Amino acid sequence: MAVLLLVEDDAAIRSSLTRAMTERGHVVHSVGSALEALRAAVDVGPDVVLLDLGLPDLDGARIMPMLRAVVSVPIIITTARDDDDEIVALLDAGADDYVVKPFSAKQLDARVRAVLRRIGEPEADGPVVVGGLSIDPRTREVQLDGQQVSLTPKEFALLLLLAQRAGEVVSKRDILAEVWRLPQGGSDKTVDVHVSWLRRKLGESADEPRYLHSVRGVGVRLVDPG
Amino acid sequence: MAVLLLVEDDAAIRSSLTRAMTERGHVVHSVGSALEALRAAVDVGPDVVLLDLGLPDLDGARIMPMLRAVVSVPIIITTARDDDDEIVALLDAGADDYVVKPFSAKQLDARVRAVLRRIGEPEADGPVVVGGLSIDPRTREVQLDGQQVSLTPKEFALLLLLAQRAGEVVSKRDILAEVWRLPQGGSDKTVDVHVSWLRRKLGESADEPRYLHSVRGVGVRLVDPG
DNA sequence: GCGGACGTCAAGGGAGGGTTAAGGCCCAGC
DNA sequence: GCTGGGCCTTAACCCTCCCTTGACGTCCGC
Repeated sequence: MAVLLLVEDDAAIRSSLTRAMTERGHVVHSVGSALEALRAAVDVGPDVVLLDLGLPDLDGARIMPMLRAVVSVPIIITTARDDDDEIVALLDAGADDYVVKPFSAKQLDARVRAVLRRIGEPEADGPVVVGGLSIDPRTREVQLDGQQVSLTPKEFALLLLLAQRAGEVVSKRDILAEVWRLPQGGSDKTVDVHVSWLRRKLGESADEPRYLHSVRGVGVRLVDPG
Repeated sequence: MAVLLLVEDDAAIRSSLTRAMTERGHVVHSVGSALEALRAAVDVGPDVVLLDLGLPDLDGARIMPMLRAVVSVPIIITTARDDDDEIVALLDAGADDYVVKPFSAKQLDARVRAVLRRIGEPEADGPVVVGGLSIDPRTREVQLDGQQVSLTPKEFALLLLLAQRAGEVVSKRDILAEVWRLPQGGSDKTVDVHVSWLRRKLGESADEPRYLHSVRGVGVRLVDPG
């Protein structure tokens, strides 16, 4: 399904992950050091890099920007430390996702697919338009029927996510994963509240929604009313 | 005169070149391997890289594109082989110049200065105009409604970056990467302070910005008020 | 009717931005 | 070599805004 570059110094983990991912249909190139990783990234041109943080020759946090610079490729961090601050810092520094060891092959595979899906999508940075709603990630402007709407960061991220998947029901689990992105995440309640605020700012009510339709037991769906 | 990164595995050559170049007014960082070179390129931010082709851990030809990708910096190849084809290939691959060993410090210095002079010039870009704001990279002059505004180097670089991406939200991360060029250094706070100073010099306030709009949680946006 | 899910409100705590000032570095001028 | 000024960074403070959480009401489905 995809070409993975696995960077992991522990040979046992490396081989078991290689096998597991291969079984799941990926092509896996595995290396054990940062230097090899850089070389392989250029030579192999992987679709995703799975990067272990505890490398012998160079700290993972250090190598990430280099990797990022050498090839434009999504990076999934694999780490043994479940340290919130560190993870947030890495995501800020440009990591696309992370998994905390020990993790299952299934989970890792899910992350890989999620990342691939995310970058496979338009991502053209152009404004997303749904009905009378226009959301521009570059300028961070939102317009409703030509009228400027001012949103908070979370509201904006939420609306953008829903708009990118317009017509589709997005589960609260997905929403929390994409918008909140924190290890323990928020609760469903938080999502509800933000949806409520969005509705107010979009001039609609939960009873008579124009764009934001709740789907009981599942999640939220942004609908083109036209 | 310039910050040089010397990549050379032979310790004797390394120390003699370091001394010679230092005497000629350069600041020299020297390393003996490709991996160190990548790290130092990011950390030090040299003006020129002097790259030996015969490195122990990674072929010089291999490391060049990586180096190129990590930092935008001219590279001068130093090689013992006087092989035309190889040299042509390297120049094609993006090397800026080369010297064949044995060479004199004087000769190397001349190459360094030539490369610096060459890349120091290009800034052929015309002024960037946004509303009543005009920023000229060539003359480093900034005018606001016809009035000259005097900026410090960082202020100028920041304003230019924002103007080049006028209308677009530029993240603090991007700003630090573009203006500060120090992958690990520099905090968001520093950006805030410079924005504050820019606002003052542009005669606007954070509450009622005319050009410089902060976007909470993301970064800054330079807007054409017209 | 009951439990669970959703909607809304309000409170509080926290994070981020604005601003000022202090300290360090570098260079120019003496 | 010394000194002064310009510039940048960082710390500290304040303030605003935003997010979270708990409470409570409502509606749906069983």
